[in-house]
Amino acid sequence: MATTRVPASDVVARKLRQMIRGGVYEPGAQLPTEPELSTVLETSRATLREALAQIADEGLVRRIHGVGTFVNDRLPIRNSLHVNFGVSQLIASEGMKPGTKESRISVVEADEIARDSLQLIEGDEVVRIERVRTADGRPVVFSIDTLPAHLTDSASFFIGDSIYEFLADVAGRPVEYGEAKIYPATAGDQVAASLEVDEGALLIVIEQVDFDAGGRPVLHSLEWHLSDAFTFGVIRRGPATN
Amino acid sequence: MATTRVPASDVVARKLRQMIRGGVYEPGAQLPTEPELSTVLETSRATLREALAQIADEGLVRRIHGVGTFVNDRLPIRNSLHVNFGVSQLIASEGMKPGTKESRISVVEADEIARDSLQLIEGDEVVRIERVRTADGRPVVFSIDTLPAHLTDSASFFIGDSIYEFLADVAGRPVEYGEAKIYPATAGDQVAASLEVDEGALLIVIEQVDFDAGGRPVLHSLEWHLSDAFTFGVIRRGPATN
DNA sequence: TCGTGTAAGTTGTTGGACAACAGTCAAGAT
DNA sequence: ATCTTGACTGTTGTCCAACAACTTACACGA
Repeated sequence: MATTRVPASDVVARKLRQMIRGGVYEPGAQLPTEPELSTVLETSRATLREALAQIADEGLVRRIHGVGTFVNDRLPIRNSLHVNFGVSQLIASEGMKPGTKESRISVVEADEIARDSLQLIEGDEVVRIERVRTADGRPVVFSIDTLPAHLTDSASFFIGDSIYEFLADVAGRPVEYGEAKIYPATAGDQVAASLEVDEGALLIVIEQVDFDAGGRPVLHSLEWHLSDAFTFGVIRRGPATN
Repeated sequence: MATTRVPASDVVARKLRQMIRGGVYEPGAQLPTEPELSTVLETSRATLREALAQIADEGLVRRIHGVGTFVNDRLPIRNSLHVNFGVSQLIASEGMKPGTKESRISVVEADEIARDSLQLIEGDEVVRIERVRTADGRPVVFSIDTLPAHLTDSASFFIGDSIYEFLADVAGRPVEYGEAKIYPATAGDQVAASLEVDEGALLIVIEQVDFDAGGRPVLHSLEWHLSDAFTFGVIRRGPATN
């Protein structure tokens, strides 16, 4: 049942990312021509072009009409916000060991924020997960994840390390994309205590709603990140001159 | 000379954005089929598909294999970071009137940060522009823009309201994309004075390097935003399960 | 020496065809 | 009566082949 259908263009894009990140094509080098690449990757030129459009959008390569496709000299930062990674992945990408220090799961009635972002009505219940995430043992992120209770079989609403994996494998509602808001904050008493920092410490907050393939919201997340733990970046296209 | 070549797929994507934002297709509605749309927009199906991929990436529409393409119920936030807008555009998009309060232009020797991000060598000069941007008269952003002096004809290094326009029209090096880092901060004495807030006020900092079509850096920007002035968001694709 | 046209190589665009997929509905089996 | 199965329809995904637009390099001629 879990026939994870994957578009061919995504598969090709992934191959290309691996090849470039892996150094098969050095920064600044020119990629083979599209007809060549399509035969090498065993796909059609149209599909290859979709994949190239993807990784060009991510800033990995640069395409010049009539000239060729080139690997960018400066490969884009890794923690680019337009990729929807979880906290564990984020920590691991920095070469540190992710862990969870405190973890509290409760089933409560949805408050207004949850109802609004998850499209629930008054009285609906949600599963609420509060966690302190650590990197090499040091607390770096305090997070509150909220998901509709009806997604979790009441018998097994235990959720492993990754909520994304839970949604995909158990709930059958894999996350397709997320919409995030980013703003600064200072640590209040509760967050300060959880992260073992002074009150007033600088934080960056990511508030995010994740949607499934049907465009229905399945997860609301609030993450307080220690400002000195990670740097977030993003590739910005344009400027759009319209 | 200024033959701004624009890929057909971008033109089509712009048309589609306007139609959707303009309400031609309501949220949740199904778009016409790709063959139909391609005839309506007077383009090929392949080009249309590239445009659809773009606006699907931006979260405007959702495509389902074998079913159709639908306008998302909740149109994405406007100030999405993956679009490279300037401060003026940002303020205007919030329905406020952008202005500039202080403006200091100087030509100085590039410091280490500028040399590093703009790929200059010791002794190279840069044009440095410090500005306080206002929204309806209220100071909201303090910015420092740095660009290589050799881009500006020494005679006319005056720069109008928009550095992006200057780079495109005068310098002939239009910005193609930018790479931004985002982090929180509190106002030091200088920034606090410029923005007319208390020291220690919460700010969000966007540090960005813009590149031209050749992948060469042309502009380094540091922007201190009052945290309560704007909200930044971004569409996040995935999760990438690789 | 300088400009100009020509050729080669590459990405962008087009048209047509078929494959894969989701939903609907009727026919058949239980 | 209910459920399963299969065919059918409409849509997006993939493929193929060809031509157009663009950039660069180079030979040619003034």
